[in-house]
Amino acid sequence: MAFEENKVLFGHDPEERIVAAALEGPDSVRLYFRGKDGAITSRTDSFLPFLWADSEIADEKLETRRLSGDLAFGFLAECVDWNHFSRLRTGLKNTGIQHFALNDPIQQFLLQSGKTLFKGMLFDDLHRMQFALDGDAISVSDNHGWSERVQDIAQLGKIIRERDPDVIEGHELFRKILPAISARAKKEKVKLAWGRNGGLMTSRASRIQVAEKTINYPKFEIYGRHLVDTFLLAQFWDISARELESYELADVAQHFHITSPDTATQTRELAGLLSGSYFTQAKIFPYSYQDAVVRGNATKIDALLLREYYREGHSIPDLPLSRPFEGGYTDIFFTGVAHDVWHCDVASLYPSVMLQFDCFPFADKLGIFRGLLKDLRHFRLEAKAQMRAAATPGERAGFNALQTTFKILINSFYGYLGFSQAHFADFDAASRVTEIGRDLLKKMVEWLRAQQAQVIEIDTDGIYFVPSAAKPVPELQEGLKTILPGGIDVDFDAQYRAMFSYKAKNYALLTNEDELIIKGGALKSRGLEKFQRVFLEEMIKFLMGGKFEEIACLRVQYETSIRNREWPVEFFMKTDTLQDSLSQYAKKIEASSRNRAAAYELALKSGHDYQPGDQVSYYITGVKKSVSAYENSKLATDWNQQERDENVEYYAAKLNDLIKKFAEFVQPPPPATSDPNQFQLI
DNA sequence: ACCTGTGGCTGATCAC
DNA sequence: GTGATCAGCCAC
Repeated sequence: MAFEENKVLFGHDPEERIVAAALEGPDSVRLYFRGKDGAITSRTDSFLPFLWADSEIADEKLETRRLSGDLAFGFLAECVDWNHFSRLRTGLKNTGIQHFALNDPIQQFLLQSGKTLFKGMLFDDLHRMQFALDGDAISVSDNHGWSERVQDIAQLGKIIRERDPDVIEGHELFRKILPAISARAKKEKVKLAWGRNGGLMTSRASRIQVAEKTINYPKFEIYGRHLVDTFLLAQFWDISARELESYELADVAQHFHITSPDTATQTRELAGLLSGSYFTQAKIFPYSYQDAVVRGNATKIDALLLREYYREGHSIPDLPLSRPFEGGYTDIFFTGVAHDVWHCDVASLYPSVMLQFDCFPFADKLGIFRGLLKDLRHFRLEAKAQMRAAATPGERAGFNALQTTFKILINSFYGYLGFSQAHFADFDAASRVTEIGRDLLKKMVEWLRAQQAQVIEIDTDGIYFVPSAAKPVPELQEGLKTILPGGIDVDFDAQYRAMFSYKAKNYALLTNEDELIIKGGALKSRGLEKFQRVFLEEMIKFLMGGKFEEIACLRVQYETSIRNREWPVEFFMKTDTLQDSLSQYAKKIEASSRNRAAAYELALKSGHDYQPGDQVSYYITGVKKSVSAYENSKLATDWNQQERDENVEYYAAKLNDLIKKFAEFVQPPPPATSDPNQFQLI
């Protein structure tokens, strides 16, 4: 594949078909290869751990090199082995010498050697095995169509040794499956010697960032293999999609139309759908496949820059001082229902601004950031073209994974500039990017208004507006080109029958195919009870259609259902995700640094072992309209259909509050104007 | 041990 | 009651 020839992106060592790298001795790494015939071979490479320092280090065994350029870390110290490296790091603590080192030996080895995993391989070349808990047994399958139900933990070890998977997948692999298996192994006194070197599976506390959530989990590792949790993959996928009701296997499988009855095979199909981009990322970044999944994008971009600076023998900067900076421009000019609404947006605004206006890291003396961003944009277009031209579904999937990966990377470059843990972060550059972005959007809004278009709302890179009859969209398209700088392209990408504009970042769109798209926390948040979400959806449809009297009927219907206790608990329960651990929560309450919350109080009371990231569904009890939720709630799992105790006054009041919020939009339209040219939104 | 950014809305709680 | 604060979720 031609893309892999880009050394900055894929690393300068083209060695193919590496499926795993693992620390073998203190100064060696074992590489495992999966040959084209499917057989596993291996080899030992020498490995000399290293760190960057800001001055010369006096150490007899150390090879220290002066690096070029005048950035903060101008010395590279090469140790004789990992023990030496560890001693050196500890020893440096009480000296005045500042240093920076990568904690993981495999990342060091890959960065140093320019090797990456999986080059020259297709996703299907990997041998992937799946685990699922199934009562007392463990359901196991692999991507060669094999499956078995295993009762005995020792038998599991035998299967792993015989079938020798590169990857083990599972849904809640880290937090549920492997802890359960470990506990049983301990009880049955079976050693989990699942490593390719016969080593034991290890685990240590770790955490992972999923958008605004931080999930604590035990990070398990197996020598020479990779562990992939589809529970995490589902959450990563949902950061941008926001379509999943819950992250449980059954729900996620249903969403992706996975029909297989067996949970191990469901996991296999799910992993197949969600891990393609990470497989591709493992060819690019100096990380194991397992780590390519769990590490963040900005961190991975940092690794690319460091790899190149290492290779060029150039000094690297210290982490910059972080500071806040302004973001995108958001505004709303009209609320209510509008018809014939258009949307236009600047094609990949921030990457375009960075390239067009030279917003690059000050410290990046080698211009790696700029080169990567430029190449990635070009590559993405290529990959999309090749995807369209692909002859087989397998090829198409490969190019799709590639172009998706490029897109994810491109979109992370701006975030990198404002990431305080990135060596080449540059807050002034990040601030310039958003400022130019805001100015461009303001200019577009002004110009559209000058063409008598009615601008409804804008957010960062896109504008919703209603064109005037005098200046139809093709003319706007042409005109905008003349006022915008080169390299800044605007797509008029969609037209809608109607739009209900509510508040900034909160609106609904009716497509020409009569599909309703709802955006924004106020209108569709998971924090809303289902009956509120459904009511809102129905109400918005009536609002858009001007059927105001129907809304009153809807209200009566809903209130009747509440008072007659007709709904199942799922309709009015609330689901919260625990962010803190229960002990952290208790500590914060003790210190009065946060308020009590029903989800945590119920989790505590249940006595179950709730973890951050776990979801808690509950409903409100009691008889009075105003009750504190944390003192008047029950877990949905404790719901008793025969002895219903939901607080009907509370839910009826919620419904009425909802109606009040939208009352101003529920009214007959004003009389039509006599001037046919005058624009009319409502 | 881990971490891409800012802007905006809402509900729950709590101090006043 | 009211306003401030926090937590959670969402848009881009």
